[in-house]
Amino acid sequence: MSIQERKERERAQRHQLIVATARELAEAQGWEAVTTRRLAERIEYSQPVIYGHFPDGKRQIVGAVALEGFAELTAVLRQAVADGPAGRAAVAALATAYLDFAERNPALYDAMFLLDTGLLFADEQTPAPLREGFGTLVATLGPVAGEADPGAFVEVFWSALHGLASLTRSGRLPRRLAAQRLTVLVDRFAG
Amino acid sequence: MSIQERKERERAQRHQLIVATARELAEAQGWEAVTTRRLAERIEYSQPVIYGHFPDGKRQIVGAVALEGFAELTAVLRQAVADGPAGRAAVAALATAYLDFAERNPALYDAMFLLDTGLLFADEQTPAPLREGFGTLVATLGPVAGEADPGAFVEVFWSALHGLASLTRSGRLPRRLAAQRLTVLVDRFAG
DNA sequence: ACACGGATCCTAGCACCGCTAGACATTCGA
DNA sequence: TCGAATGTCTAGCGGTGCTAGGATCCGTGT
Repeated sequence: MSIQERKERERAQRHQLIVATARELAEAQGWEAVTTRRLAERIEYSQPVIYGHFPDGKRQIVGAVALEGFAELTAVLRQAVADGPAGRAAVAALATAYLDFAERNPALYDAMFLLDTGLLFADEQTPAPLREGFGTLVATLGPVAGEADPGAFVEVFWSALHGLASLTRSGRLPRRLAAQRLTVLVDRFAG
Repeated sequence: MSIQERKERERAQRHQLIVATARELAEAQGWEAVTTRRLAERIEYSQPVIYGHFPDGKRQIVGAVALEGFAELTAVLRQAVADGPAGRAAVAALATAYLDFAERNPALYDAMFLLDTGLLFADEQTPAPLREGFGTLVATLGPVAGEADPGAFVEVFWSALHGLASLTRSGRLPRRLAAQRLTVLVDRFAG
């Protein structure tokens, strides 16, 4: 029994090691630098070991990193509205927290919202960390939505945030005017 | 002289053939299927010929396709506001046209706004087709912006559209509620 | 008409990618 | 102690972007 347990523990550790290594590598050199070969070298195992943990390969690894990201983003958003702001203040707090998160964890953000992970959104099988993040937004922004359907309202707000984050990150929006854009965004969604 | 000209004409034709083939291939099988080998086979030349036209490789080809896209999107947007709608009608017309364009030309849209093309936005050297598209938005939406800076207003509006388009396309937003989201968006930016 | 020279194009190959079959070792249970 | 099962590695497949260097064609000047 105990031997079995030890093995499972070791296996879980290695699993986590792969995810952490992939994340570090992605954050340091971008996702295109995260190859199974490099990953294998870093964790000091051969390539097939990685496929023992992630049969679907790279895509699944990205998904595992993304899942960590959703948990962290949810925590960040909750923290941002922990003291219960309402109306305009709530919108501003969430927007700032979201964009800060994207700016500070670019590779993580890409895994969550840009890359193909096979993760399902707004579905029966959507993982819990993902649900909770969206739930936090809905709970906080519901009162701001007015007559609009809270779900649709939050989706549009999130889309705007994602648009700002991703276009800024890819150099398509100049960072220079980020503050003005934030003001416009908050005005639009808090009004 | 004439021989020189004929050669240049042929070269230009082949250049365009590469771009068109890349676009077709991307639209049919996605950008990951656009490889220099497949491209070479389709145009019935060897790989190095492609590099003769696009020294920077795939990235530059994607950029050329994207440029076509900006011209087409600009035309679509102008068409959408050709009869001079104002206020809410203008916002709705632009949003609908933009999202339709993204939905109908997914690979093209990716080239323009998702993939790495090396194209510069909001810069001295930004290509004309790109400027004009943004210009159309600014010209139409300026009056709607109210007190806000028209540039920032348009950037946020565009971000929201891009967020909706890209999250929908990657399966992160359910298509089911697209109409509701459009309503919310227009309400927010036309109010 | 012909040989030359430069432009043009292709063959072949590099290093790397994701992924996997099959050999090998190691460890467990009988 | 021995067979089986588990675990890991080596080696390799077909693919990628990209390029060096040789062959070939074609316009040009004699």
